[in-house]
Amino acid sequence: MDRRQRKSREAIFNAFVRLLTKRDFARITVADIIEEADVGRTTFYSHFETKEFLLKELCGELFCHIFDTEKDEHCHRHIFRCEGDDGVFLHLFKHIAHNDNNLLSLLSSENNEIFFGYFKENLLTLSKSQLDLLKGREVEKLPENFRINHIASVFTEVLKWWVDTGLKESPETITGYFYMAL
Amino acid sequence: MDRRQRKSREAIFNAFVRLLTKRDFARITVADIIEEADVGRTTFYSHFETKEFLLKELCGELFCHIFDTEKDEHCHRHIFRCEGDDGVFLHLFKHIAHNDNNLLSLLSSENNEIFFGYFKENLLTLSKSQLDLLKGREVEKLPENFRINHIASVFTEVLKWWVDTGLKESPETITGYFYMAL
DNA sequence: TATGTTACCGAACACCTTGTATGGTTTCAT
DNA sequence: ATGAAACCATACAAGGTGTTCGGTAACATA
Repeated sequence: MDRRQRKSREAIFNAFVRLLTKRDFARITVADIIEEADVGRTTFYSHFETKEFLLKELCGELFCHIFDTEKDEHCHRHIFRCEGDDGVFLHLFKHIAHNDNNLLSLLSSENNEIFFGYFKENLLTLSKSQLDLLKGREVEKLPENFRINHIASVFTEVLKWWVDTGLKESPETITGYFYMAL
Repeated sequence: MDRRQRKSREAIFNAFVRLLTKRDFARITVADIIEEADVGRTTFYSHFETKEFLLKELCGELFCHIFDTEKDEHCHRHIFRCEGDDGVFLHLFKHIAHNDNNLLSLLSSENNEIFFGYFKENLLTLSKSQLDLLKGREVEKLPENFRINHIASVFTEVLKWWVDTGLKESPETITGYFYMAL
């Protein structure tokens, strides 16, 4: 990709994230974005059809770096590779606590519902590989898609609670909370 | 309240709910609402500052009828009164399955996130009175606000799953799922 | 029945936001 | 050096927002 294109795209993404941490998505105009990104109006529309598409692409890039839904080289298959030492969920909590990819900022913002929604969606594939966590529990008899959904739900909601209450617990402690709540 | 006022207000609310079940909130204009409600533009703005406020008031009325957050005579304290026979949660599932107050329609619509958000919020006070459900479980040691949040979360997420998969289970069965998932 | 008040309506408005089109400039690759 | 591609500012039409205005219908009260 052309360097100019990359720079514009990056500038727009960064400006957009900065605005999303400050203001509700519905109250962000294209004029705001291009001013913050310091690019022309035409440039914006040559990259993105609308700001809704921009949001979608942002979430795509964001969660591609956290999870490994895409199998191409941009995505480092981080989560699945690092499974050995830490456990997947602790690893996720650590990532978030470090504010990697500004995810924490976005999950703490007025727009958190949008990003928690995407988060849970991406978590579903991961949950499928973690069904063993419910071994021996009563829920084991319930339908598989219910159990997958349950794991993703509990994780997302514990994470939401953790963020809302200001990350008072360590990643290790909150992982413990998650397992107890499951 | 003046009969004319009541009629206009009702017409606007009903039109708004009808539109919310069809279209995303962001894509609903004031012009759409007043056309569907068959009232004048001025009338709309004499009742509600913006459509955002209309949404807020709608949710207020909606969940006032389902839960009993308000203690005045409009609200019948339904949930707490009927505690005897059924159990609160089964009662809630039944209410929703019957599409009382069009809540099911709204929870099934494109705008479900908005209403599930309000739903969980209102559920928190109820959850506080149901902390005994976690007796004997490992989570009991965790902070109270975590446990309250956990009960409300699991209920909301089970409900979401139930609605998303098309209410295939009976209210009794899904209540069982909820208790097992807790 | 007469009277004042209140809610309603349509039309018009100034303003803002959106998405596109135009013409000219800079940056890139070759 | 040259053509292509990305950039910029400006302008535009279309549509949405929230307000104002003058006139009409419904109400409550005497």
